[in-house]
Amino acid sequence: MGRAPCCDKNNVKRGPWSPEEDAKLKEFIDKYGTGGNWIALPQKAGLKRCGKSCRLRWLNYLRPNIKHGDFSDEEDRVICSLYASIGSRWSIIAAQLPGRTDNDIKNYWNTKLKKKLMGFIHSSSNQRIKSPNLFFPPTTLQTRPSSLFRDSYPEPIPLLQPNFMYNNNMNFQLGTNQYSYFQCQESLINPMQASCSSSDGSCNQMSYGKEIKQEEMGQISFEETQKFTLDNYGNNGGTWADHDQKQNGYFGNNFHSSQFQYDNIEEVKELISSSSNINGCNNTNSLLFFNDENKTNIGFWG
DNA sequence: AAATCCGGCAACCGCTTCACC
DNA sequence: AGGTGAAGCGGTTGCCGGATT
Repeated sequence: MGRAPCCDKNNVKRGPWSPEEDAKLKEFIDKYGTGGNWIALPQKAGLKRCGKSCRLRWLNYLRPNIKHGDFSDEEDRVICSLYASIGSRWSIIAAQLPGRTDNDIKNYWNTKLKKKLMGFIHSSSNQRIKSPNLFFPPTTLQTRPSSLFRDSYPEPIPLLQPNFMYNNNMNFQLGTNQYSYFQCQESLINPMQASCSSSDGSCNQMSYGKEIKQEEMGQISFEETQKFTLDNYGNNGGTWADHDQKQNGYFGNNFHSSQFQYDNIEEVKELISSSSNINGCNNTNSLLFFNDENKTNIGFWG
């Protein structure tokens, strides 16, 4: 025998709320509060609604200071960042965005934000695959100052920073924030497989799965590679040293660089490990995102 | 102009967590 | 400590309106 239903479903109204119902509920709560008992509230308020339904309507729509309408860039950033850290804990994310409800954020994520980000990724991936020139983008290619989250897909393509790579990572800019993303291959599921592949032991590159020699990297396609690397090597075919100088400040730089944003490789391994645990990095072609400025990973899709 | 498609969003469902007895 | 019921939460559904054919 299951739990008794919270209300008599045959005698409660369902579906969209009418303005009259909204007014009744609002007026009642304004006067008396919820009384800490949503189940009893509809009867007291003269509503033929389930208590749960009243609660949801109040929390998501009628409650004071609810924000409706477009999300700001800052809100986008918070959502992405928190989603990457804690996953779909919408109520926690909502707690960081005054006036936004968990339902609102969830809907926004599922219908807009995720698609925009995914569109961005796929566009940039396809472009790299289809256009070899993009492996050597002109240095004059400018980052557009517009926001990914305002621009419509596939508009963000030109946002791509010119500093990419042969080996599955890319820096890009959204608004004023700098991000990187990394392709996550099946071979890297187990973070214990992480290894340092540098010949001099400086560990300027972290690999997972099959080792790939530095000189081979130019031939590695986006799809083919069995390697996961956190290095930006490959920019304009420069040397590692050149690259370090050009790329300092980004996650994925030379691990022994003093400006590298993580103190040591263990931190990075741990980050990836935790990201994998949280997000279940068990698909090929998953993508891991990082906000380069505040050193947080902002997303994980796969 | 009508039919169909599609995206956005409000609301529901059912499981989990919490608080109280 | 265990049971019970309410609240909280996240996933899913289904309606509605705008866009497209």
